[in-house]
Amino acid sequence: MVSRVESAAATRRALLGAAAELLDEGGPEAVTLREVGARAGVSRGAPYRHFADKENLLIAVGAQAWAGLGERTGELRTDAELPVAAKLRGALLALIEIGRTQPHLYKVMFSNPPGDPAALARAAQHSQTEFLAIVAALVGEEAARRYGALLISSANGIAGLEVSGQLADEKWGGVTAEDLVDTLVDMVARD
Amino acid sequence: MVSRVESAAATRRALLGAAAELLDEGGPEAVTLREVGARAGVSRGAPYRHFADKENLLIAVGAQAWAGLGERTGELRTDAELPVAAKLRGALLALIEIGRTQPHLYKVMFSNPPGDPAALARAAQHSQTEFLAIVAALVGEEAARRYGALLISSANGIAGLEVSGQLADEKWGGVTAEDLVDTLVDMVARD
DNA sequence: AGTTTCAGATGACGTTGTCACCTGGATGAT
DNA sequence: ATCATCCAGGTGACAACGTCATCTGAAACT
Repeated sequence: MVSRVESAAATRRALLGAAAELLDEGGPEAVTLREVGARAGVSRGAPYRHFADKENLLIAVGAQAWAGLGERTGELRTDAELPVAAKLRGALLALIEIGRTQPHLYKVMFSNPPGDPAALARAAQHSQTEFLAIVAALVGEEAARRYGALLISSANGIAGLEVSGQLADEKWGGVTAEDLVDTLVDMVARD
Repeated sequence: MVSRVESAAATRRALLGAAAELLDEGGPEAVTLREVGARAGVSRGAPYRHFADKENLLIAVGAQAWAGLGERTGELRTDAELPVAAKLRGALLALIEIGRTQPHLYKVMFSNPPGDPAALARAAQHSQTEFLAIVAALVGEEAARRYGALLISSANGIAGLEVSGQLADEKWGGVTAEDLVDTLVDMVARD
């Protein structure tokens, strides 16, 4: 019934889930391999059968999040009912939503771990390609090449400011992340 | 010759410098209180006379960086020789430059430590007020309120993408941080 | 001169990441 | 069916780390 590879894969999933949970609750510091093992119902050394070390475990969590975001962005792109500008808005807000609801996960997604600095950039590949396709559908291939990086950067920055709580400052006059995204979409769509 | 408060202040500076150095070399993980003490010529427990814990030591390093950036931004703002658009460009690039040359420090500047999540937002206050003044000089008070947060966010995002090495991807067509800043300044100045 | 204050040193403790080694059951070959 | 192999998992151990309690000595104050 439960072959060896199946149970191993299940453990791996449980470890990933436990790590994601702990990351959410208390940040990377709270992700101890002992507690990850405990929550997955295995011992403290077991994670090493599935991940090289703690760093790679967190990378896997981040990669999983990027995969999910890529899927969501792809759904937006292929949604026939949605105006293109709304797709762009939705894609930007999807990223920001992660920053808002899961700040620790968000930071992991944009971290560059010492052992493999480009690991998460690779995991982000698919998601960002989908995003670029949406931008291209709105402003054309040419302009997309100019604005794509800027849009991703800006969305990243908006989320980053919100994650670090700096958007709430009255200095900005009570502006919300949604406002900034709308301004951004307008600026680009106007071209 | 050396009063007690003087030598204490000197030790504090030495600790801060050592911490900044270690942060630069190997990220927050590499900043061990033992090594900080050693490089400052004191023992492993001495830092606790000047900082409540490791978290507060890193906060102090980040706050110092924000203060430096605030000073640079203020110099730009009051430079009579410089066109306003160039001031804005310079201010944005100053932030990005930190991300490029000192990625670990950059991340600390935008982190929100569990113990005092708003600590670095407070430290950023002065720098961002100076920045906002430059934006206001370019597009007026009214528009500055609309674009200020967006510009900071975007600069932050550009730096963030570069820090995580994601800007180098050929997907973006070899765009540089400077290109993105120029596009941004043009978009805003056009209004 | 005596008292207080405080930077710094040191010993100790619990926690953590990690490794070496061991175990037992599933898998595959004969 | 028997046996050797593989490998997920468990356990003991170790070094490094953050942190605290305690001690020391010299400067500062009365």
